[in-house]
Amino acid sequence: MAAQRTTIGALAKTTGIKIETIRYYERIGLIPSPPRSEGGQRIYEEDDRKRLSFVKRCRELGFSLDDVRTLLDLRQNDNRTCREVKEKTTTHLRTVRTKIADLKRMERALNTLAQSCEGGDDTHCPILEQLFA
Amino acid sequence: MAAQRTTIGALAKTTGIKIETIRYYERIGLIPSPPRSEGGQRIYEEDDRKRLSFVKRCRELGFSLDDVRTLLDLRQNDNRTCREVKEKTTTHLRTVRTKIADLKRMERALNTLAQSCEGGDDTHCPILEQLFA
DNA sequence: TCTTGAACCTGTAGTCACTACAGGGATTAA
DNA sequence: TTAATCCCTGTAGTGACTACAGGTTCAAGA
Ligand SMILES: [Zn+2]
Ligand SMILES: [Zn+2]
Ligand SMILES: [Zn+2]
Ligand SMILES: [Zn+2]
Repeated sequence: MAAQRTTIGALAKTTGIKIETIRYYERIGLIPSPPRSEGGQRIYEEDDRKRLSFVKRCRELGFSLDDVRTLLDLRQNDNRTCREVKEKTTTHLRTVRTKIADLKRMERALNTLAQSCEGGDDTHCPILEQLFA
Repeated sequence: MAAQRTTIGALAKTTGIKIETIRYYERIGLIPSPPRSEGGQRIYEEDDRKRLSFVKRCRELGFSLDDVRTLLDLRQNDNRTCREVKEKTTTHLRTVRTKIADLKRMERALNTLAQSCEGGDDTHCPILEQLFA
């Protein structure tokens, strides 16, 4: 009996990335096309799992797929500098902070609106009134 | 000389919503199709401007267009209750707070990563190392 | 009145990061 | 052998716009 082949389903299970998403990543060139079985099914290696996990971690940090592509390139490139990686990280950090600030502004406004309203059976609502001002 | 007609361009200017977006809102039925000039150009009324401003305020608070549609319906409906409006608002507030929490988690992780890296000319980077772990 | 140029029109396609089919083929365990 | 489960490709849908291309209308100046 031959050693178990790593199919796309197995890879999906161990990385937590859905099958469709893995195929999507392949289609856009984020991960390489793996070799196929005689029947045409994808067969993966340990390296693929590592690469995909890297992508997942980046995505969990909110990096765009374009960012991830760059980070993968930097990882591959032995001539890269620490500076480039750090720059990418801090740039993204700024983006995240901007988003937080935007959402906090929304939160404050929504909170004020919600508190202005009793929420009863009344047909007059100060929330709508303020939004329609 | 006749009174100035409110064209889509004028409406865009006073509401701060782009022409393409106004047409898009019309296409998806968020705002009504206005009457046209003989040549086929859209002519708006003050009510349209108010409705569009309402939409804009809702969008600035992060409501989805589907939420906005519901809010517009509630605004129109004289039988609505305060409760329905408040519920929509607090539900959305929860969504916003969840997003903030997610982004804060990212922010913390990114900050830790960034601080682990000196950012020099080195070709070894702890950021990549941790992401690739 | 004519002409110019800005503003407007429709329809389509692109963006991002997936997700969800439909309609088939491959693999594996009983 | 057969059934169940996996896998394949290709296409289209999501949300909320945005960007054209290729044409028409309008208003103001000469
Ligand atoms: Zn570094
Ligand atoms: Zn980024
Ligand atoms: Zn209310
Ligand atoms: Zn909402």
